[in-house]
Amino acid sequence: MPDKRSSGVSDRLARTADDVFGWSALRPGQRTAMEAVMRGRDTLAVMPTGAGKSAVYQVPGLLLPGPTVVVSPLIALQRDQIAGLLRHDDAPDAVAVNSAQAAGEADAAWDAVRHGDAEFLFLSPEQLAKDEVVERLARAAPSLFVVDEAQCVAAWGHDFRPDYLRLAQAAQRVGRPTVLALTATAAPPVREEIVERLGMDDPALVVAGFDRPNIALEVRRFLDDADKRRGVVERAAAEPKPGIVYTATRRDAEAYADDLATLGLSAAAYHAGLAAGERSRVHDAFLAGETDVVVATSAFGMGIDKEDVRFVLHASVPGSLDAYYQEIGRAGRDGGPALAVLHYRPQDSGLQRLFATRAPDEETLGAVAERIHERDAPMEPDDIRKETDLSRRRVTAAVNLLEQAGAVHTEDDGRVRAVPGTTAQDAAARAAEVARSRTRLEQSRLAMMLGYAETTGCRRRFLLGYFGEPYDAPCGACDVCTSPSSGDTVVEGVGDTSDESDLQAPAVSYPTGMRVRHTEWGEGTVMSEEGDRITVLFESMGYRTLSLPAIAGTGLLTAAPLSAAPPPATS
DNA sequence: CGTCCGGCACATACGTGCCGGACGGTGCCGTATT
Repeated sequence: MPDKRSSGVSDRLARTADDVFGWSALRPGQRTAMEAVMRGRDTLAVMPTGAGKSAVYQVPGLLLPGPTVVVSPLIALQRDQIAGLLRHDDAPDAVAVNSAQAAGEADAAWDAVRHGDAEFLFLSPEQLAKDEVVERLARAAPSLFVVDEAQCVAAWGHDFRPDYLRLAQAAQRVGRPTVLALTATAAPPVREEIVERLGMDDPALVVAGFDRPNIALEVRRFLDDADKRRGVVERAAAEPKPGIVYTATRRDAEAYADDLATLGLSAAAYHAGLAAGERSRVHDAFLAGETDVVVATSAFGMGIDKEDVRFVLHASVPGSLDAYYQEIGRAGRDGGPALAVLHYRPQDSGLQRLFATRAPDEETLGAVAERIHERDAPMEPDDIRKETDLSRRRVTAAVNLLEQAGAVHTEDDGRVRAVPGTTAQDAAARAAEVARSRTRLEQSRLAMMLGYAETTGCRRRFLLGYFGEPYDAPCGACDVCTSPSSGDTVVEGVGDTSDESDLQAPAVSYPTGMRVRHTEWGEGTVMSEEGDRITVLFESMGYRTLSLPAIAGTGLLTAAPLSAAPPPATS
């Protein structure tokens, strides 16, 4: 029940949004999230792009007393956000601190923050790994700690950019302001991981609907590589433009772009191996409507602010449905008809399987643990790097795993010490087990991606089920629902898709969201149901699909008491 | 895990095929060199 004070807050938010930014109305999700932040409550907002995610921190940031720090993964994204803020004459100044700045620029930015001239400070997670940055920020006493594109915590924190896993510590060190995490795409386990890794305290969860009904979904299955390539090129040529084609490798991005250009299309490749100038040229030409098709690796994505993308084709499977949904979500933001086609070849998942399987080896973990354990006093991460001759990234990744295994602890000043009673050898073994558990989860996420590609049911239902949103098929806008032989798809070659069970559905049902316990795999949550199969996310095993007739009457799967989902086992 | 590419054998076609090793994605940052 709204009391006087909260409606007062609501009025102030609405007035500020209108006066400063010219937004005459706030959407329900925006307002709910802003009000939670104003009350000082940690908040996770999962809202599709275009739903005004940035406003959720911009308006409260203005009303709360101290500066707002915004953690953002790309410097280019930080620039876009700052430019967006500066477009509003009445909005306060916004600055960034990063390695791309000229000498003196960072000092000017810090001065602006210290004197209250700049309300918003944009930083990468790597900046927050530096003592100097943390100390300066602590002195500025920020009131709000925003993590934008928060899916990066789960997607990148474990290997690629391990400083993402150290943000909770950074927030603590700067005075533990209210933490606000923002993302467009996050399945329930990803949400849980964001909350846990960012150390969020009893967070408010604001989730806007995931469905994008104007995006038609389609999967085309291939066995032969040449057939698939022809299919991708022909489709990209035939569909209304503009569009994006995603490939798994840089080489493929170049190859498909060449093929399309040969057909006379205006197409360009985009990947991280290109020179910076070429990258921004391709990006700008696409936004300006001068390039019809960009063929890209996953490097092309965040920060693409284009409404009228008509198709997103995938020439290979991505590693997870999270990544897939993020990428196809770039189509049809204007609400007009849009198309997402996955060109699926089972062999292509090999590369993703490789990506999912790589983790720090026990030797590396052992070397780092030994350095930490042989000392009595806490140790600077930089000294570990020097003594082990490992890169900063690998040291951070190893420390993260050792910390998750409960064998080392990071002090408030950023130094690392051994947890009493643990040995280096034991620590390495336990950290390796944490890494293996992580690998199992990654592999099960890939399995869900392949499940989408192979499903004989409504694809939208499968996709939304993965994101925890029940949906009544048929959707009428996926290849399964619109196929004349709907529900009776014949798949050539590989895979056992025959369903010989004529048995009636078993008496026990497992609705989406139900907590269950498996005798072998422990507790989990039912993520989706499809025909006589259900998919369960087990805390220790990741996603598993179970056949209801097979488990009926066995007692393998039982209802589990509702409880706060525990963090992944670390012992 | 799957694909590509160079090297080599075989063999006499200037080509084919097999084998083994390398490689595959995402961005910060800081340091060395022009």
